[in-house]
Amino acid sequence: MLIAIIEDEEDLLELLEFNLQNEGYDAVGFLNTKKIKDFIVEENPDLLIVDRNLPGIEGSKFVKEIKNEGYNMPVIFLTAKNSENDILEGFEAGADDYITKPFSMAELKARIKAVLKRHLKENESLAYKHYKLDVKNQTFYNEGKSVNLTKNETTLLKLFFENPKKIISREEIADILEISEKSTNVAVNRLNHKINLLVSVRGIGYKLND
Amino acid sequence: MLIAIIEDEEDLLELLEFNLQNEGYDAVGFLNTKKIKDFIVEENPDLLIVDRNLPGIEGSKFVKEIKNEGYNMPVIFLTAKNSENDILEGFEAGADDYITKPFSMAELKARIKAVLKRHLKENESLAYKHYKLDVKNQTFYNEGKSVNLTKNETTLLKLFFENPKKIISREEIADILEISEKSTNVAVNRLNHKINLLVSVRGIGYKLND
DNA sequence: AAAAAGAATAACAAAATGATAACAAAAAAA
DNA sequence: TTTTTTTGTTATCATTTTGTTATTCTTTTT
Repeated sequence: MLIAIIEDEEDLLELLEFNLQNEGYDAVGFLNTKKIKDFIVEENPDLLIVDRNLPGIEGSKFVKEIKNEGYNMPVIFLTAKNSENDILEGFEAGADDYITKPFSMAELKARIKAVLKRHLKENESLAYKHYKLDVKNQTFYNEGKSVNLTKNETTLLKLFFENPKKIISREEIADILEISEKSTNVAVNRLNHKINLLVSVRGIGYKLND
Repeated sequence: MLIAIIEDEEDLLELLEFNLQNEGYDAVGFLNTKKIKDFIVEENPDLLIVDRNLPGIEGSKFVKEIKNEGYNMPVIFLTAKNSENDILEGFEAGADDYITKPFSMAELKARIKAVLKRHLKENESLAYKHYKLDVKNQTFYNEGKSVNLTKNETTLLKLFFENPKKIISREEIADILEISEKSTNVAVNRLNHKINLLVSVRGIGYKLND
């Protein structure tokens, strides 16, 4: 697990690096945003810990930039700011969590673990009931039996596995797969032909059955 | 916005109630879980703030219970516990956020706002007595049991849920559904066939019964 | 009690929505 | 490249929903 930290207080930065490395993470610290961008591009870290008020640029602005470039690793903001607006802004910039100074190392570690776990669940192997979906390998498992899926089928099924119970609208599906709304039933149909798991909800969209 | 709080420290509970009411929320506090269940069933609050270590029952267990009964309001855990495992457990129980004591009111308010905003976007849910109507999913809930509704049925029921007590005239119904006034009783009838909730008021229209 | 008015129900056709098939273009594999 | 697979769209077919009208039932009025 690779964690990149941006924090302009040198003492705190070192403390963070030390603690997270002790915890078994690869933690790399940066005092400003100049070099971290290259680092992100090259190493694609699993998590960013970002100070909100950095010299030069707002932490939230920096995160927005990164996210806009297609990176979707989770972000934890770390900051002295704790006014309502600041925290809201943080969440809106795409923060997955937000910790206000002063904080305990135990809390930070816990939140890191929670955020990573949540994120991992969403992006690696997903499970629903006794079914499993290996996103990376585009493979669906049903009690040992495996079914190979195509790229689109995987993206689609992932959407449902991430939101079990929830009914996914045609619009949402069209959006995710970048197809017209009229084509969504075809996409669902093809997936259902391989694994019979999606059920249509008339007038709305589809959901996982059972 | 109705917020229910469970917290066994009386001083803190009062402080929370006071602050959130000042913020414009309807905040109702409870010292234990005995009465809050009834409150949730009857009032269907928009948010729960739950202390993790309550007398008698674990906060996370309580939340799991509630969620299993079909309630899906967001939950913020509020607790002195901040060890890694405790926080993880909290998130797993279905917490949308987790705040460790001591915390500032500003931070709590900000997190409430963020959680509510996120959730509002996702679900528009109306309630009347112990009935619930999930507009987006066109689903009606009666004590856990769910009934799927059609588009028109949802639009119609929504009209009544938004104006409980009020008698809705045939004209109004005809207008909303864009049908002739003579067809309104058919529309109502079809809905009543699924959920027996509307009662005719001779010469005027319909209202919710009880 | 009979007549009239209002509302519930049934029946039917039209409209809306969804499933499936067929085909061509794009992407991936050989 | 050529061949195969995947993917998006459109066309066709099946199902559900919906609006209307006709008929039956209930309530009110005379």
